[in-house]
Amino acid sequence: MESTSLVDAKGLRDRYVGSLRSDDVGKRVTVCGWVARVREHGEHLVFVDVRDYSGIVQVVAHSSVELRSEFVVRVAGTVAKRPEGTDNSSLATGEIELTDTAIEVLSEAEPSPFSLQDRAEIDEATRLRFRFLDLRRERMQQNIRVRAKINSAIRASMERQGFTEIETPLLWTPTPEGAREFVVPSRLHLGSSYVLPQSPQLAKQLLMVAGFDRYYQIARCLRDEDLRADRQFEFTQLDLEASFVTQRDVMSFISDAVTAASQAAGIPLEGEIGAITWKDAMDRFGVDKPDMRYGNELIDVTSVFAGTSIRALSAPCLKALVAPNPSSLTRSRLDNLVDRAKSLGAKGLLWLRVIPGSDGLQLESPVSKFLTEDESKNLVAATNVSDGDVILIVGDEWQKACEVLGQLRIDLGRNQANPGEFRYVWVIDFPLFEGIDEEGRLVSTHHPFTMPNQEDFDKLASDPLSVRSQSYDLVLNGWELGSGSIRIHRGDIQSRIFSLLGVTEEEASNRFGFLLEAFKYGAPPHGGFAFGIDRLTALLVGEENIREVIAFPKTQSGSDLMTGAPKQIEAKVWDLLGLSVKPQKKDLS
RNA sequence: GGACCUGUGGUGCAGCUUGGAGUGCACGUCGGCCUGUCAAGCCGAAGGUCGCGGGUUCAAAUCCCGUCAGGUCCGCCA
Repeated sequence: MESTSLVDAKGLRDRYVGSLRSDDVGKRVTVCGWVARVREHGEHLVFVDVRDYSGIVQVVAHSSVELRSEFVVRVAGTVAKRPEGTDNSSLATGEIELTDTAIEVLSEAEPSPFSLQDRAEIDEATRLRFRFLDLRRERMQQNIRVRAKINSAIRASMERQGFTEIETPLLWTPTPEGAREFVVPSRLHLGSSYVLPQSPQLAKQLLMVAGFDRYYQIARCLRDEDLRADRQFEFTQLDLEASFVTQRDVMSFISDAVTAASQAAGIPLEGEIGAITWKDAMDRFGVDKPDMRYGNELIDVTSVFAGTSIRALSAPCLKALVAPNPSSLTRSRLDNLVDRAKSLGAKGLLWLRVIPGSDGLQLESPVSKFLTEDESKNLVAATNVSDGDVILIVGDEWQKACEVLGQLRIDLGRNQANPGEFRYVWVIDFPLFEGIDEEGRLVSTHHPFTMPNQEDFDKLASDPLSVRSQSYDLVLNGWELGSGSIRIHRGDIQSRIFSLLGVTEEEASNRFGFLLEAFKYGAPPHGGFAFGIDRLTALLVGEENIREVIAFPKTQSGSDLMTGAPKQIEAKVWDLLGLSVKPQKKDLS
């Protein structure tokens, strides 16, 4: 276990076990902790490993002691050098042990439902049910402590850059747009509700109007959306906002914070964080959050098949990916890839395997007999493949083709990435609108308060989908850490955006009236950012799931297996809120 | 809302294709032996609703259907 800089032990003990060293030989000390392991050699010699917050020490006992793993003990003993040849180099305290010991059992423990040694992967449900034991394991102790260090480093970075920490309400007002909100019915206003904030977005903009200049908060955000490996109902963000700043400034604030956070986790960051435009990211990697640790970029082969008779290749855009591990792609795995592509929304996926032919390379594929010689030759040239390679092609609208193949690139390429490498990248120049909904209204990519790019202002009316915004995402190893933007601070621009989004003045004033009103009284130009600390921590400690860096997470179905939440509540509680619960479908049958 | 994977003594696994007595391995637990181990060792024992319900069959951990729980993903996450 990592040796922490320890405060002086107090109370029932005078030392943390992890701080004991050869220098202490001869001292009489008292320590407290849990029994990690007992090795009994008969009643005349018993070794007890005692573990506390700081580490493990070996305690030598000479009389039979009734101990089991996880008993809580207090041990008085003399620090002694271990006999010649019995040092344990894998233990920080491995040169010494406690002898002449008196062991007092402070708390007995039932046998643990699972091993607290890190050797075995324990069933997730069991871990979560006994989370208090799971958290005793070294890996979890490390994760949670690194998280604390990251938080601390982020705070220090923010303070250093002149930001003021301000808390914002958890009981907020509904803003029916974006993520589904957790609803908190009001007892004093029957029929009315607060919601838990999906982020402090509007609050922090009001703080800019209030003149705080630079605000930050390590803020809890809540979204009632389905959970994933990188998504929990509640998550923690570094949230910040600053006045009279440009996009560059905000990016530099955040760069400082994530650099500090990385260093706190023991990962040095070299150089500046690079940037890629959204369009480039989509075109080359097929995602707006590219994993920059490996190449294997998408290749545009639209022109190769410009005159093709193959229907699967008659599409506005053709994107190709050279599979990184072609020999593992058996026929059935290729079939799986086709299914995967379809589940991602593609009409199909075409694969072509490069095989040696009578004169040069040939392509083996379900469509090989329809391929012209020129097409084969040009495809091989465009993709720069050689014998044994497999080419995957998706044809569709540009964005769809990129997205589907981009996901396959991730599926196939994951093990190409070096797990010890950390590649941050900024993604900039997002489109202001991501598309048009069923009712013909434009949909914001980020949120409706995002400032359009100055250069694209005149295209707002003529070609709104081509308008870029002053927004930017931070990506680490293929995970979106967070996003931010320069906000609209002028009523006239905001009105234009609302009208493009199909939000009437009445709706706007219902939902965001307090913000729009505030903007009438002197709003500074401002912008900000927020990034997920759960995700950042998970990446920096090498975990693939944010549950591993959250003390008490929920399962994918939103249950807390330790407390049993969510639970049925008594009818009188609903009554007090003026509510009742409808019978469930399954109760009716 | 949908797809896929998993569910076998307290824990981790094997057994499942090809149905034939709850069969096996490792850890843990309990008892015994053991004076330098550190995943201690050796001997012995206990411990099971094969997630749950139904079906097929002479016979189901194994095949089929449903369901619950956990996980991964799609949708969703401004």
